[in-house]
Amino acid sequence: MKILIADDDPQILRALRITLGARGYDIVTAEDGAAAINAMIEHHPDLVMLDLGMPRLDGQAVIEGLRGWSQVPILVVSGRTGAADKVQALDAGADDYVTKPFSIDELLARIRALTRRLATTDDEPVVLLGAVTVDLSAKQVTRNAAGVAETVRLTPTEWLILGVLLRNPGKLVTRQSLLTEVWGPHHVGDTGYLRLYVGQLRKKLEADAAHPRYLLTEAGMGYRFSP
Amino acid sequence: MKILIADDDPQILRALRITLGARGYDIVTAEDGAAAINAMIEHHPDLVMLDLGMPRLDGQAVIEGLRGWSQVPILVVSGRTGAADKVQALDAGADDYVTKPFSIDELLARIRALTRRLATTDDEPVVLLGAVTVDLSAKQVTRNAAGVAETVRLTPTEWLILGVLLRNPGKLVTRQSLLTEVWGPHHVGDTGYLRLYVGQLRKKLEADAAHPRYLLTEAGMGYRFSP
DNA sequence: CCGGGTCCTAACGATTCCCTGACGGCTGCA
DNA sequence: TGCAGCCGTCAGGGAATCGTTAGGACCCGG
Repeated sequence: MKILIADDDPQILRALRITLGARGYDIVTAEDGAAAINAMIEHHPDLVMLDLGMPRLDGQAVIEGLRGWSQVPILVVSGRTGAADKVQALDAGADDYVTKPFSIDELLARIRALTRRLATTDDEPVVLLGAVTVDLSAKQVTRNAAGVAETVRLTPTEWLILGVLLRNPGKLVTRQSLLTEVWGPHHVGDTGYLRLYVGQLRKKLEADAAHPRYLLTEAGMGYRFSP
Repeated sequence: MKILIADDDPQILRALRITLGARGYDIVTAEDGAAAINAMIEHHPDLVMLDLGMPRLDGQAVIEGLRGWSQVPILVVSGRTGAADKVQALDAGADDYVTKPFSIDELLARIRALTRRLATTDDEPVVLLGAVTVDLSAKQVTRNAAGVAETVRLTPTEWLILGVLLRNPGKLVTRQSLLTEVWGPHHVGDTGYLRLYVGQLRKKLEADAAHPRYLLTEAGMGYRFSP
């Protein structure tokens, strides 16, 4: 479980990194709003903790920016206690709002509450593609060739693409949504690398990469995982 | 949007019913834990607001009971401000925790935040055309021929035309409106390709393309989807 | 400094899609 | 009967998209 913490106070960042790290979370930090957006694109965390008063890009703007292309749970941690601030942040797309100073136990409980739905609704532990089994949560692929189990290695980008496709079985996934979910919102036209990675995935997963059975392409629209 | 409010204080119940009712929510109330469970079974609300200190069945027990069989969002509204209480409720399955006294604006914002995810599930209907099923949101067409499901592929332009027709069941769709919705507003008069694509759609969807049953043509006017 | 791995760019045939033009069938009317 | 619209179909060329290969930029652990 990866958490992105964005706060302009290095002390708070350090304390949270230690506290949450001890609970088994992977921690990524950012010291301003722009860095938070970049970290989001780079690390794809499962949850974002945001301070509101940050330089370069205000927390409020970060929420609005993220919500344009990501559904990641957002937990605002702010010193502003006014109802108007809370309403503004929540309506912009934040999922919860905690005021400083906060109880660390309560914060942890709210993190668990926010991530619980992902953990339970995203329970697609293992997907079968013919002789290949894909375990999304364990990030492991094994191919069963002639009775011999053999592990296949995927790169991080390949995992991201495969994850989006496998989480929408049977549904068409637009090139555009694939690009924004993997590379962030600032990719409009160029599709060169997407074709490349899909080709590599087919080489690793399909029995016959030239005639794919599971990772289908819909010309002019996008790709589809056919279970 | 239906909300179940469980609180043992009739005054609070009345105030919340009026306030939330004015915002357009349907309100169901319960004055103790057991009644809350019963109301949940009877009314299937979209959100539950729970007080912790209730007679007959404590709010904590209600959360645990509900979570055994329902994923409904639970918002705890309690006078207990201790971190231990919050942790206990959140870990039992509550999604948010607000302490009394609360700002009504903040409460409303948190309700919107909790119900937002449900609302964004796009539900474009699945349309049945005899042995062919069309899923507009998944962009998928399957033909059920002699018990064997077979997928039919449509091109982007075919999807656009079919979408316009299927979203207006029974209604006549003018050639002109079809042209503008698919090719933009700068197409007047020319209808050659429209006939072509409708013909291809019939070939892929109709049992007998020469005598269409669903994609009907109105001479001189346009086309009509007859469900 | 050097390999290994990942990410991305650039270019090429090959495939698919879109649109044009032409032809034949049907209906209504002079 | 001939003619004029309108509709459905077929074939083909141009354009966009797709799959693939090759190679450079970058990071990182020997």
